[in-house]
Amino acid sequence: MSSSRPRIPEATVARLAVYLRVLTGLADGGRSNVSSGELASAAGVNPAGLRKDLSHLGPCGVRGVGYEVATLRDRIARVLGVERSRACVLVGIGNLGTALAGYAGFGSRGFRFVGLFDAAPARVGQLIGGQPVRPMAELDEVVTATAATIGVIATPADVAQSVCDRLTAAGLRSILNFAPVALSAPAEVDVRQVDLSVELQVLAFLGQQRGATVEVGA
Amino acid sequence: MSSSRPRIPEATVARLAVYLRVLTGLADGGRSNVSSGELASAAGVNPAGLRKDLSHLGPCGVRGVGYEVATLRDRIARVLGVERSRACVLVGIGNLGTALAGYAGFGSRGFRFVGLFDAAPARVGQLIGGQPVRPMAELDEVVTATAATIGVIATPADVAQSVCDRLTAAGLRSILNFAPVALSAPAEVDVRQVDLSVELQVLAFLGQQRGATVEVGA
DNA sequence: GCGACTTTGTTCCTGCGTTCACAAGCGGTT
DNA sequence: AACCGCTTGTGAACGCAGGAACAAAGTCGC
Repeated sequence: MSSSRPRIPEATVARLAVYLRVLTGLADGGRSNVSSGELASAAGVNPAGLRKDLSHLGPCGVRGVGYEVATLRDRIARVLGVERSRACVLVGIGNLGTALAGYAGFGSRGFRFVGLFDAAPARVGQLIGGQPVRPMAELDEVVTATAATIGVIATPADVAQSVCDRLTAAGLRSILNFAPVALSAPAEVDVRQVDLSVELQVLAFLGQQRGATVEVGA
Repeated sequence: MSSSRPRIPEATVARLAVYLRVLTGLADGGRSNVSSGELASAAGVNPAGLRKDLSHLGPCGVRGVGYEVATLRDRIARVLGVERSRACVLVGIGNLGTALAGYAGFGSRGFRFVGLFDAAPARVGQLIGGQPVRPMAELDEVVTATAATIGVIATPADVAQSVCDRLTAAGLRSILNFAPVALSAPAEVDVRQVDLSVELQVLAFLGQQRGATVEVGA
């Protein structure tokens, strides 16, 4: 049953996804072998940390030689579950939603959008990447028909919570939220938050702090 | 000179941005007072952690009462540097770039895009949010004219590094990269990486791990 | 066949982030 | 004016992630 996989830290999982991307690029370029140092610099991490990350999936390199690109790629892909294609639904086909629906990076990583939804009647019926935008009323139907497990929210903030409620009611267990609000959901539902403006604000703060020591004010 | 601000942890800065957003919403809703518990649940964090975050900017609450919404909002805004409007340039006006350029959340947080750039001649001249897309040749000119300090990369991965080089050469010190590649830049340049597909992959892994214990394979 | 070099896998350690728990302080009430 | 309840702010402990150094192992050269 549960084999030699106690648990992989979340931070490691995020980096494994990066390694997988780099390895895929190397394999397409014809490379058959990599060292941890080279792979680490391509991924932007520390070589020792990379080896520690890889150690979570058991020994998969050859000492004195390095890692076989194709083997390691398949190994990581299997652990991350990229092999099985995952059905996702996307709610909110605005600028960001359209960008997400058309982002090629998802398709090549085992994710396929099986339903694009929007509440605005004007958007319903539009074709995005060859797929029609559906009305929210069809949500449950599509989720059950396609066995989708992941929902992506790209709506305005004020409707995100109600969309989240509908997604959980439809049976989805994983939700990725791009709306700038904290969502409340049942404990068995994983909610991950991505706030684009927060990243920009952290960057601005670091720049301001390094650029000049400003006084905190009276 | 350096007043009572030794340094604020990066994780705290990211959360301060979230608190600022929540507080702005509360102020618009007419609220004048909040407790740490309420603010924490609205932001999706632990109350004690919130208070510790706030302690980095000195005492700013009243014991037994809570925090004054407007005062705390202004305090955080000043620390994060939201008061001064920051000029940003955006390179790569594809689906994602268009979404970023039109995202209202940036403007209300002190960020304004002063230049939209794309290498494709077909895109140059298009109006995005009332602003024309410019050719890459005008990059240095716009950066120096507007004193922009932040660059956002939303290009395909294969040109991201060269765009990064041009941005640093133009004098930008902070770069936010949405392209799925690790960028190399001089040490004095802050580079932050946002990979949308990584978030989705972590979510899928967590769901797979919890949903069923899958064997690691032979 | 043996030695030395290269590279992985692991272990230790340091530092940070998070959480819990308590003391201090302020407002309201009697 | 004094007491009581509520909330903040801070101190300490726990757990985790990151980095560096070391040992194991396999290959190449002689």
